[in-house]
Amino acid sequence: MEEQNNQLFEIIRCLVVDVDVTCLLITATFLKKSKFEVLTVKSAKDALGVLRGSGLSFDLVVTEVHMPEMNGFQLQQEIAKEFIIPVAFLSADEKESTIMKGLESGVILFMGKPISQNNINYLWNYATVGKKNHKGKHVINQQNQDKTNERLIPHEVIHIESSSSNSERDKSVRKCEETESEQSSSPPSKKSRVVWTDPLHDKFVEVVSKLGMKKAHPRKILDLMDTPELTRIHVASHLQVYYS
DNA sequence: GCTTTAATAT
DNA sequence: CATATTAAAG
Repeated sequence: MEEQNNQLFEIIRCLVVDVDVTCLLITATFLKKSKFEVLTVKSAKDALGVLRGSGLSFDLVVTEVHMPEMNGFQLQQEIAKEFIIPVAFLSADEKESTIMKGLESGVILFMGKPISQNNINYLWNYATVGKKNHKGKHVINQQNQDKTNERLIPHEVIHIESSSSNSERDKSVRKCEETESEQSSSPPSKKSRVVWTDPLHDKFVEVVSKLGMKKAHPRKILDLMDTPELTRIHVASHLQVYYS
């Protein structure tokens, strides 16, 4: 008896996060057709709630980037801190800046809406691999649909052209990709500087204006922002640059 | 001391 | 240029 059936009994459970119910439905439907088990939530907060309290283990999170309260970036950050679950972005805007930010924060894939078969394949592969890494088996279910992924994410170095009159040497900017987990790979080397992304800056502005320019001091701003990655120094630095 | 902030450095 | 770091005040 040969086991022609290479279909594993793995259930790839996927959590889809989006404020737009229509998008949720479309995405969920698509994923379900591709044999994902899908659960949908309409906010990052709900997503975290499900991850933490549902008792279910998820193999993948697909989230929209732009969301009220907590956006995709923040959600990804939170997830990375507590779980080892790959996060993919699914967003209407495919601005390079957005994509870059996502990749830098460890997002596995950036997809444009609507979700497509290409993306599905990638997701499936990623989730499957991620799941099997606990076992020793090397069985990857490949539903090969070889389309050249034009939108595949480059692991390229971010190079910003600086047109200085000074002749600079080659700067080899190595970008270290780190999968945030409890792995004792390189915790001490967290030498990254804070990037004031648009969502982050928005929150900053929001808090500052809520406090009023009079009382908008770094300490209070920091507290109200409730963003663990930030320190008072960061806020202070940003504050004095943003408000002259 | 701890926080803010101007100035300076990367 | 955007952030970080320093150091002087408050």
